Amino acid sequence: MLDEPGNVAEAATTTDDRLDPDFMEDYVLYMMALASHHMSAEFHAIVRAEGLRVPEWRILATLASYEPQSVTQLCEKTLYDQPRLTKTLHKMEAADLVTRRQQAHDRRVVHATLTPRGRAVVQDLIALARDHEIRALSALSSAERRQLKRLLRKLI
Amino acid sequence: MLDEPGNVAEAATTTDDRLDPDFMEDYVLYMMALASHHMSAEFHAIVRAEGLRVPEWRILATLASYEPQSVTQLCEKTLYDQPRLTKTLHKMEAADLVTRRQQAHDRRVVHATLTPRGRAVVQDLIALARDHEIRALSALSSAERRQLKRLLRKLI
DNA sequence: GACTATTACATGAAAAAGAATATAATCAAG
DNA sequence: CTTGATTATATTCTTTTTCATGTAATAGTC
Repeated sequence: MLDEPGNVAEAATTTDDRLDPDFMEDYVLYMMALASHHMSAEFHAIVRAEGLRVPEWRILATLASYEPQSVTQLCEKTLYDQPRLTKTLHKMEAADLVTRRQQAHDRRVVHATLTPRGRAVVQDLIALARDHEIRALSALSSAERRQLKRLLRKLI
Repeated sequence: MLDEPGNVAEAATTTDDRLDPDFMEDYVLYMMALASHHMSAEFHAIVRAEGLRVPEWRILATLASYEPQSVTQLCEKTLYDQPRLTKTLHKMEAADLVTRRQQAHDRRVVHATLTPRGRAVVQDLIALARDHEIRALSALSSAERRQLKRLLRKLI
């Protein structure tokens, strides 16, 4: 595709004909995504340095707070869809991070719990997450941090 | 994997041994991701109803504000990595949404611009995005909306 | 209690994303 | 200019994700 002679710009004929120059600057969904991404990206590097993928970390962290959880419940908390959860949990079981147990009272349901190894891993990461959170929010005063949490809760 | 008789929970022996019950409730990165997801999910449904994928919408919206952009610049704005941008732009060119032009002053660089069709599509979607944003933020007062934007800008 | 509907999870094929690397153009130094 | 380093984009190969569908268990209805 690089050899398209007809498609080479000949000169800087660019007049500023941007369609909607202000849209992105002020679009809250984009600002949220940006802020969320910037804060998360740093921590995700830490997660991968620990040998986990991000979805695995999210599942572990969710279990640390809400264990035990069915696949469906984990979908709701982690925001991942069901096939993805099922497959990731299978891999995590193989990696000795979680245990899956079919429930006797309703045998369609499978609960996931942390293994000892899963617990150890997530406990480490939660400590790192708390450290990182403090750094990530250091641009804000403590009043602003409270404000931010309050606003986010209202939006959820 | 369903037929694992040794792995069926016999009774509700669950004592509450959650590892860190409060972590998720108060972890700002998770709250941001949740809020961002909840707000975006509704709009992403609109995007797909228009026949676009979310990354395509983000690229179009970015071009609407910052056109023309090189691949590298689009990576920075959209938060996607370079191979992904390259591939998505190729598909979008095939779909007559953008034009790619190698730059004469530096032939390594490829600029993307909106086609007339791309402009029409993104213009529609920006209108829908603005409508949706108003609804998505309706839980907040206008003072709170300003606060939120201010805080997000500080975090970016 | 058989019959249909619904729920919960699993799976398979196709598409997309990610990591590593390749190519091509420019730059910088001598 | 020629060589080596750097930059911008493309491509390849592998892994993940997605979409649609399958299967098994339970719930509801007549």
